[in-house]
Amino acid sequence: MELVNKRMTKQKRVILDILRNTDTHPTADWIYEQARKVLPDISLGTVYRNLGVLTETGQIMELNYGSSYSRYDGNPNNHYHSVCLKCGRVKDLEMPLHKELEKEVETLNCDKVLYHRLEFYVICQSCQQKEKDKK
Amino acid sequence: MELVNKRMTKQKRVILDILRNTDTHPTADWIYEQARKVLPDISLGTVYRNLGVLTETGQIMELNYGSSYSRYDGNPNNHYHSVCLKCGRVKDLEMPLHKELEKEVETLNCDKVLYHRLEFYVICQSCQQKEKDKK
DNA sequence: GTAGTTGCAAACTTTTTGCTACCCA
DNA sequence: TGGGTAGCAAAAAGTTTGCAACTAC
Repeated sequence: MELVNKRMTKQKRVILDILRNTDTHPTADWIYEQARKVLPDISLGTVYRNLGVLTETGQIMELNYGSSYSRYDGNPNNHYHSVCLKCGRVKDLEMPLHKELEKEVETLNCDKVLYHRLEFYVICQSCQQKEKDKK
Repeated sequence: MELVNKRMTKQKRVILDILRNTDTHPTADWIYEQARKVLPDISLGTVYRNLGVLTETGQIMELNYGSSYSRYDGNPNNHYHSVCLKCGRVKDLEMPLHKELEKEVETLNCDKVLYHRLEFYVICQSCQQKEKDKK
C-alpha cells in the first residue's frame, strides 16, 4: 500500500501470466490450481498475497459480482462485464466507456469520481437455448 | 425460490422495518445488532435466512461492493450508488436509470439483459476536506 | 393441523495472518 | 546483505445449515 518496494518473484510472475492468458475471470482457488502445475509448492496464501499486491499496484482487477468469492481480471483497464444469472459466466464487453456518467455524478453530488463500474446481469445465449430445449 | 409459501414472521417484519428506515446500506451484522434491540433472542442465522428470502422475493437488494461482506438496501428499485474509497460510505444517487445501456449490450451481444448495476467510486466531500486539512 | 420458520450451535468457505526460512535487488 | 516474500498452518470473518421446538396461516 505504502511506498514499499515490491519485488518480482517467480510466484508473482506465474500468477500474472495465468491471469493474462485467460478470459475466464478466475477465482483465487482456480489460479492456485493452475499455478501449482508450474510451481507445485506454491501456497494458497501466496496466491492471495500476490493477488492483493497486483490489485494494489493496478496490474490486475478484482471483481466481485454477487458471489461470496472474488474473481480476478488480468486486464487492468476499466471495461464492462456481463454476468449470466444462470451459469455465472463473466464476459468482457467490447463497448466504449461512458465517461460522461462520471460527469453526471460530479455535477449532482460534488464528490470527486475516480472511476465507475458497470455490469449487466443477463441470460446468456447458451442458457437461453437450454431453457428452450427443456420445453 | 420455488413456489413455496412465505410467511410474515415478526422477525422478518423487524428486519424489513430496519432496512426501510435507514439509508446506510447496512451489513447483516449491523442489522442483527439493531434487531436484537427489539427481539433480544433473534439469531444471526435468522437474519441471514430472512435477508435471503427478502432478496429472492425482490423486497430488498443485496449489494457487494469490493468488500468481503454484503450490504443490504431496503429500496428494491434499481438505482445507482457511489462508494467512497476513503471512508467506505455507500450513498444512493438520485439520477435516472440509463436503460439505453442495456439496449447497447443486447445489440452487441445477443444475451438477454435483465438489469444492470452501476456504481461510482469517489472521494466524498468530507474526505476531500479532511485531506485538505492535513496539508 | 401442518408446513414454514426459529434459535442454537456446529460446520463451511473464503480470505488473512504469524512465523521462520528464503531469495530478489 | 537486508528486507520484502514464500510456505505452512492456524485463525479469522462471513455465511450456511441440521435439527428439534415453535408458530403463522
